[in-house]
Amino acid sequence: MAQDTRERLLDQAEALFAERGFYGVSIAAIANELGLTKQALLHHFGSKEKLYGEVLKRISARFETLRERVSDPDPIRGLKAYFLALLRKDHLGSHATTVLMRELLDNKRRADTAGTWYLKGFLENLIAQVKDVPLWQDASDAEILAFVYQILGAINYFGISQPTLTGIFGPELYRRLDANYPEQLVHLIEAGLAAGPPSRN
Amino acid sequence: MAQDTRERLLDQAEALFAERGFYGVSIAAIANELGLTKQALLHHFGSKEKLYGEVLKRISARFETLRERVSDPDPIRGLKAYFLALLRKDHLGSHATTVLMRELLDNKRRADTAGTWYLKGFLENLIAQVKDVPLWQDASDAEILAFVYQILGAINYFGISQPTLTGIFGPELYRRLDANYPEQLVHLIEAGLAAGPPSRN
DNA sequence: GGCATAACTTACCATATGGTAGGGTGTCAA
DNA sequence: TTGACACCCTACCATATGGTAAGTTATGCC
Repeated sequence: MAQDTRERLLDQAEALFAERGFYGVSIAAIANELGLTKQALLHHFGSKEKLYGEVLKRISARFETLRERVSDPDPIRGLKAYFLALLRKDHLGSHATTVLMRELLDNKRRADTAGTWYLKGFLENLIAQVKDVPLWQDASDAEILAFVYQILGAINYFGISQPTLTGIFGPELYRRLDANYPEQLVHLIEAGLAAGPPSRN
Repeated sequence: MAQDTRERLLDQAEALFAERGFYGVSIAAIANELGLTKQALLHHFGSKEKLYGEVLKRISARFETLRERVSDPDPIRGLKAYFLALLRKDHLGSHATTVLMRELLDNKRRADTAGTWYLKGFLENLIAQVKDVPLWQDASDAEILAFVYQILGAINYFGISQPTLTGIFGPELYRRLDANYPEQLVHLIEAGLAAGPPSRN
């Protein structure tokens, strides 16, 4: 039961941090959502910052399990599966993308204090996987990272834009867009991989 | 001079909203940066929300001037120039990307109140421009929007990741990455455009 | 000169916030 | 039975926040 409350607090914190950001949520709001007082939360996590840190740690752990689950001898198929899993947010939880995006925006200030880079292993793994693609074997790390980052951007930027896109173009177009996005993402990955690094031209 | 303070307040607000987000900045902090009290700011803008709204409005105005400045009879050249200008943040100011990214994350809640979609004209213009590319003439709006959004994601996600990327890979690799990114972005745009919409396969 | 108005200021306030201190209750091992 | 500890609560506090009220000073127009 104890472990249970802790986990439920983390779930709630993750959802609210995603929705409102670190400064937009009070620890009281998180605890109240479970019928607890903020002191219960402080008992479990010590401080708001530490709670936030644990939320990030839990997310990065999910990236690890994702990496283990999605593996393929064929690098191109592996990459596509990997990226698609990110897009669909399986294994990551529906709020992970948003929390990480906010962290990207905020960690400039927190950088000194936090020091931990939750995406490091994840990115290094992606780079290694691209290196296994024949056409990309001679590409520099910077080139590979740029390509990986382009795809990640295409995934995550879309992931946070649902409210805006429905607001602008209406729910119907968004529905079609959302339905087609995975296919079109694969399309772009294939085109990008097939084109090879710019240094080959 | 009056207009001057107003403008300087907007500049400062834009920078701080970008750095810390709406809830991370107090109006007092913004005003103090110019040696003023928060009441001076409230005098000019009425409320924090209104100030934020004016910051967004100013940014979206810069998108308009960008659209006018970067125009090309050849749609592909025009698109590349457009996207590159976004990447380099010319005409937009160095904090526009970040503010808009935060707005994407936050406007889910603010959507009801705000109601204005600052990126609408901008996105519609991009769609129209892609439609001028022969290979894409028969593509659906959803397909075109998806492609445009992929590129925008590749641009903006990278734009907010400098602290994280330098933290993970060191300043040297980031320097190379940053130097190569424009070229590689064009590379991806060309590959994506040349591949055509997925419906053609 | 008189006077409205812009451009600020100091005072003040209700509320929210993260965190401390200390108490109560249940569980479990010695 | 007793002591330790996990778990959670009420009470409290210093600080920060957005905003109101009312005053001051400068400017520019009649």
